[in-house]
Amino acid sequence: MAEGTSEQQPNLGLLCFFPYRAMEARVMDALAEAGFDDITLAQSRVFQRVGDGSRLTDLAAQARVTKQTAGFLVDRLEAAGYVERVPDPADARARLVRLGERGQAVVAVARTVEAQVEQEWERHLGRPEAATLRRLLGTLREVTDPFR
Amino acid sequence: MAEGTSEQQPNLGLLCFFPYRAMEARVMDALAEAGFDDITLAQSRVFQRVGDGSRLTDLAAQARVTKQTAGFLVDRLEAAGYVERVPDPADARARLVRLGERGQAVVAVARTVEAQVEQEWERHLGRPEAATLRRLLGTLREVTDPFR
DNA sequence: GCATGATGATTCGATAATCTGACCATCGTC
DNA sequence: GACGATGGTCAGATTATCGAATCATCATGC
Repeated sequence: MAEGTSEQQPNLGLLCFFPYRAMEARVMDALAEAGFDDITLAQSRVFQRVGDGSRLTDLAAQARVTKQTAGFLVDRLEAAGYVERVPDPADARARLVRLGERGQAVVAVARTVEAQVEQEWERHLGRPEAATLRRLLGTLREVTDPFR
Repeated sequence: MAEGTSEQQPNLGLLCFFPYRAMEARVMDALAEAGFDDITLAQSRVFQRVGDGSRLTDLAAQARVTKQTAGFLVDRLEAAGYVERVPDPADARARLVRLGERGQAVVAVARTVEAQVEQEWERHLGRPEAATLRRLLGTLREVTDPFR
């Protein structure tokens, strides 16, 4: 897992880290700028995966943390109004996590920045190359994302 | 930053998350398997960047944590024998972090698994496609990695 | 040479995040 | 209806993380 200074070519996994982390940082900066400065990085990693109605277990699995940790983070997100929990009509055990009012505003900001950063990357790579990258990452996802 | 369930195409940053995290998980599993079960994920993220002699500040910047946090993690790594700190001959303020004996064994294991996973990915993508992916990620790194 | 700001690192204290283990309620199945 | 599986929570301990302050050394300008 270590890369010596003499290492010329990092492994593909690490190579993926740079864009991932760069995007994340850009979004977090934009959120702080927009006044959403109470959301933490760990919280955002769960929040990012909240859909129309997500189960805690799924959020945990996708964010690669335990369900206890995910529960802890959702508690915070809920207290801050970013998400809300509603009972799952299909399963009395479960509660569905969905966006709260404040959360929708966050998504709007995030989407904007994401599109902006993608444009920057596209300019750097070239349009067809960017499309290729997206396609290849999509293919790679098939064997690296256990969840869908 | 959020991806609804209806979202078909995640942004490029998130798309990079899957391989990154998958590789990380595979390496961590292999390390635990090999008896290095006391190294934590956070520690590994700093350890991974230790070269022949790395400054704490650089490690912190690359791992995207504060220098205090990096210092804390290096303390643990050092106590476990994974790294050691030596004075920097060129700067009396600094100490260089380098691999300890145990750390070299870890690197050996990590490298092996990394190569193995990369082969798997290459099989899935196809050899020329994998090369393209590597090239594009390398290009993207130019604008997403502030450190080299 | 020597002030002065910058840099590398550490200490301190507070808070956030994370895991294990245990537990409870509900679901599905047989 | 019993029984293993699943979704969540609670409790506790440990780890990670940050901000603020401090200290020593470096580098620059004079």
